[in-house]
Amino acid sequence: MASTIKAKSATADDIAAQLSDAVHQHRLKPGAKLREDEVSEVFGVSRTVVRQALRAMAFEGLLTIEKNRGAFVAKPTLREAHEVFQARALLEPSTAHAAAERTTPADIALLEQHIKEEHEALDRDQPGLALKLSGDFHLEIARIADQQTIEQFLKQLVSRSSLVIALYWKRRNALCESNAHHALVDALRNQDGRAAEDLMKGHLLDIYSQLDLREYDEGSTSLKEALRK
Amino acid sequence: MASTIKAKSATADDIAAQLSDAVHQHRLKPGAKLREDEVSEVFGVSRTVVRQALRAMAFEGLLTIEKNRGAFVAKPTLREAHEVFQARALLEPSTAHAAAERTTPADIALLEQHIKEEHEALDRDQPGLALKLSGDFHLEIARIADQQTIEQFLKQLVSRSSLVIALYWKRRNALCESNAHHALVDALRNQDGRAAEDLMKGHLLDIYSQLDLREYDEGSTSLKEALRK
DNA sequence: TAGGCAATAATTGTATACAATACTAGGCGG
DNA sequence: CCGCCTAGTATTGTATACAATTATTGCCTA
Repeated sequence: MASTIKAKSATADDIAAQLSDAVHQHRLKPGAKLREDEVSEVFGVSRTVVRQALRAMAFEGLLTIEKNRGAFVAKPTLREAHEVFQARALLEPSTAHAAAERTTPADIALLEQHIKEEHEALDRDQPGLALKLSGDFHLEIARIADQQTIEQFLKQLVSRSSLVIALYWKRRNALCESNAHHALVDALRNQDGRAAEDLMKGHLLDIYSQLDLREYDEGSTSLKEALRK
Repeated sequence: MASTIKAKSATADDIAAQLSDAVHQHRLKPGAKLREDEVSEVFGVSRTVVRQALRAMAFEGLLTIEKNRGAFVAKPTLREAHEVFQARALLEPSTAHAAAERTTPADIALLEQHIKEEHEALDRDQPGLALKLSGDFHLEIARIADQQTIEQFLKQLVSRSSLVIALYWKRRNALCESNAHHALVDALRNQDGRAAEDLMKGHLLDIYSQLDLREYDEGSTSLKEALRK
């Protein structure tokens, strides 16, 4: 985890993964432009590969590509924000239910490790990292449920949620959701599908209810700076 | 609708749309290879643009791209087949419910036109076209519900459903679902959300229950032939 | 004859060169 | 002083050339 940039020939997936991480952790903020030249220089590959990565990210909703203008970190509208959480509300509760019925002790250990890292990130004053880990927690549940298709959709939704939070979160500092995650792990450990489903529903409503109309304060972000983990 | 191929400079989206159509209508069958050279020749553009189109389709699950080997029409496993319909079961009923509460007379007219065209396609012995129209019907309901995010997911799921049907459908000829679509339109016309939700649930279960384990009979498909509408 | 190896052909992956478009700055006229 | 137009610059879009990989064919040997 030392160097962000691989010595030679990063693949399109690598680039997309690292850029996605930067977006998830809010090192690249909504509206930030990603110039192909700049990215290709940073990763030491040609624009051809960079364009593949950028298009893949655009497909996931992380970027918006405007013809002849370039790729920008997406700025979900308020409408999209609502839609994202409505979709999550449809998918995640029943997925949590299914997960509860398949959870193994190894899964529990993994989830608890996840929560622990999340807390450590908060303690170290890395809210971006904590947010990313929080999102991964939700993906992990889909993985436990053994639903690859839904997990794939959820990956997109969690990504967009990160953008939504960057734009519309009321209180920047307080991530009061760790308790919800703990409770979920308990339900999974007890293989209590009904409880997991309800907890997830409530958890999503919690987050959703904390969204706000406040307008985003534009600020330029340096790409190289953002990639410097 | 005369010529499939635009005279000059088809865009990547055009190519993806036409190829997707061919897949939806089973003119390109699961497993068929799409060589970049061939596609670029057919559409009169360079491989650069073709690759964009192919990658976009791969992202939707219509194609599988194997490194250094090429792009093939996807062959969903039985597991994926189940997952696709499980995901649809989560998304579509509540979407139909929402749609019922927003349906306008214009929407009803559009849906009825849709069903009519589907019947005509069947009468003209174009089951592929009928299947595509049937899929579009479901997407139209998501559009009426005014849920763009879910509509986007559903687009992928309907696409994959087409592949699943190509591989795992029990009886090739019988598309006995037109009644279900009629009933859905009735529920929408009456703005009866509950009925629409239940009908959609039953409709999806109907389709799902007709899936089969039968293995697919490999057959080569000419690209140029398939694109000849 | 069957199996494996080698050379060749075919195809995809990547980089680069060029074209088209959008942005920026400076000058000109009002 | 402001606005518009124009020329130049910067950036993205597309095509092409080359490299790397895979598939195929024919030959040789057991």
